[in-house]
Amino acid sequence: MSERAIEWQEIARDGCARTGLIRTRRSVIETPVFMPVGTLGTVKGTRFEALESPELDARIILGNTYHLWLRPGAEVIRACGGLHKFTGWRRALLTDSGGFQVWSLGALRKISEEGTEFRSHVDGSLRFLSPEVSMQVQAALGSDIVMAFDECAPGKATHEEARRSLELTARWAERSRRSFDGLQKEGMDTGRLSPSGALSGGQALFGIVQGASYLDLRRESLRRTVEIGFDGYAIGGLSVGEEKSLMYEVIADLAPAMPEDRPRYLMGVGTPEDLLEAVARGVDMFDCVLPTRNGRTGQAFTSRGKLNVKNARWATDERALDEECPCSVCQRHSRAYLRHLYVTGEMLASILLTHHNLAFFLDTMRRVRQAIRSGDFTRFRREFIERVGSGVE
RNA sequence: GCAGGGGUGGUCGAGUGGUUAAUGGCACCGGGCUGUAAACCCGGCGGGCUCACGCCCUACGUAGGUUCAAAUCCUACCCCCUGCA
Repeated sequence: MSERAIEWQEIARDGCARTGLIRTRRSVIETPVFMPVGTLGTVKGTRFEALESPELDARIILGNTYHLWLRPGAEVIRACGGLHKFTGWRRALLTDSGGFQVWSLGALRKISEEGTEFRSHVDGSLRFLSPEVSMQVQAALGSDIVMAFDECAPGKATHEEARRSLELTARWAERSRRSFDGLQKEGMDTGRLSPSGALSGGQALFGIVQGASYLDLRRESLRRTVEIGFDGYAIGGLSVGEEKSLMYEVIADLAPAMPEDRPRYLMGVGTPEDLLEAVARGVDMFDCVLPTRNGRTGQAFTSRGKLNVKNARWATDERALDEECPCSVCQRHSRAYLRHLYVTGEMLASILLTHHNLAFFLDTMRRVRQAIRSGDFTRFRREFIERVGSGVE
């Protein structure tokens, strides 16, 4: 195929950190980018209008194959014209393959060569997810970026376990690739657009590197994944229980070794500090539930670190969550009010905290891109980490 | 006035002679959350001392009493609720 589903273009570089553009069939994404997680076709606690507003300006969000496959089901979404049409989200969508659920559903699943047998967490029914099924579901969803179906090993996996897992992931990657290509050819992608410029209008497929915390296995996994050939490459299986220093070490070793002409995506990470550390090591894309989940559960991310909105000490505090944050929540509401909303169980608490957290994450990435462009990233990173570590108060 | 029921820790409410500082729920306080089984989960919650094992004090309306031992039994008193006058 001469036409590509997405295009990656580097704009500037500062050390290993790089800023650039990903052109997808639906939007142009400036990187490094943070992608809010919208598992079930909604970024919990927020509206698309807010995500699209200049204040947040999220260019791409996630959806999850496993969850949408259980409910409402791939055929419902296909019948509704794909996930974009179904939800009304018009910008880019990346769908996770269900691979992560292979790990996170622990006791509810059984892995075999063929795929993974899940006990549905919704109704207990037995479901079987494989590379082929995952690709079929993701074609029905019509996301712009499809993830290969992988197996994520636990952070403390032994070398032997990690090797077994990586090899299974590699075989699943080949099957994902083959199945994906077949579905593209058959026109099963509900999100297809007509070719435009250099873009094919089809879905992009990303491969996932595994190998736990073992650098030799990571390198091998990368080599085998690149051999198969993907539109982008992801680092999976981090932040799953391993030491943070180990995570940074793996990224430092792996990211610069990943193909330069493709986006590099660190899956499921992370805290604001994690994002900067990973950008510094050459990563372009991130997703994480932290801003939305922690927002819903009473924790704000600020330029001075985490702030627990529930704490009694804010009961009469008139200051904004983050006094330096330009977001609409910080411009209008006090810690005292937000605490009151949270403590009384008002849904607005979750909505406002989610908004602020997303604003903080997305704005941080904007500033990261700016810093890289101006060759100032090293200083930006040092000062950011210092301030975040200084503590709220 | 008579008859019956009842007064338990911030609150509601278990417990009716012996590991009971007293089950639970709520409230309150604190912590956690990293490709979302999560608007969720965990912990603390009479006071004092100790790094800690632990020790001491004060508590089941009030005051007495019985008993080795009482929130639990007895007596008196105070208060609340229901019914009858």
